[in-house]
Amino acid sequence: MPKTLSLPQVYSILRNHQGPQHWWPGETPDEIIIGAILTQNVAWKNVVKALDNLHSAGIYTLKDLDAFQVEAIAPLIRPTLYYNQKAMKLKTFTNFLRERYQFNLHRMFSEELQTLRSEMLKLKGLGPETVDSILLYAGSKPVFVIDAYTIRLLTRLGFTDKKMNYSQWQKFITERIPQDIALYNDFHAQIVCLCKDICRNKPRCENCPLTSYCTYYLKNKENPVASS
DNA sequence: GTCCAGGGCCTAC
DNA sequence: GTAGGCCATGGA
Repeated sequence: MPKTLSLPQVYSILRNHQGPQHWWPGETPDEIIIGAILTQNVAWKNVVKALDNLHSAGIYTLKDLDAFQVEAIAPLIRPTLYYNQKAMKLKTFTNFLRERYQFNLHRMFSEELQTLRSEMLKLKGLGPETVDSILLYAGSKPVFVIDAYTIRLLTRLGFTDKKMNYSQWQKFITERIPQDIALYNDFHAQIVCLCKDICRNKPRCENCPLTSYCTYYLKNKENPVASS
C-alpha cells in the first residue's frame, strides 16, 4: 500500500523539488486571458506559436484583438487547434469586455467575485477551467483551478476513486488547503509543471518526486502488462 | 501511420 | 446529470 499524503504535503514536495513557478506563463493580464482561451485542450507550446503570430500582426491586448474580425484572427491562431471556434471565443470575450467595462480589466476584476465568475461562465466558449484561470492568474482572485492534470495526479495519488465533476473537485481541494491566493497560484502551477513533462499516460516516473505515493505507478510495477 | 495535448458546446438518453 | 460526438494542428 502507498503511504498517504495530505494535500499540503503534496504541495510541499512539489515545491521543494521544482522550486517556485511564478505563473502564469504570460506577460500581462491581457496575454494571460488570451492564452487561457487558446490553451483549451492543447499544449502550451502551440499557444506560444499563436501568440507570436498575434504579436507579428500587432495584437498584444484584448483591445487590439477587438479591432480584428474572426476571419482575420483564425489563421493567426491555427497552431492552437479548433482555431475557428477559438477565434469566436476571443471575440466573445472582447465584446464582453468592451460593452461592460470599456476594456478596463481593473474595473472588471473589481466586481464581486462570484458575480463576475457567473457572468463570465455565461459567455459562450468560457467554461469553468478557463474562467478560473483568468480569475486566479490575471485577476489574483482566490479561485483554485481544476484541470485534467490536477485530476490525473490526485487520482493517481489515491485521494479519491470517485468520479467527481469540476465543482466537486474544487470543493475537495479548497477544503483541504488554506485559502491563500499565492498558494492557489503556485500549487496549480506545480501540478502542471510536473504533469506536462513526466506524469503522462506513459509515465517517466524516475524523475517524479511522488512516485512512491503513486497508486498508478505501484500497480504498473506489480503488473507491467496493465501499464499500456 | 497513430496518438493525444493545461476544454467546452451540443445533443441524446 | 452524463455520455459521446465534434472542433481539426502539430509534435512525439
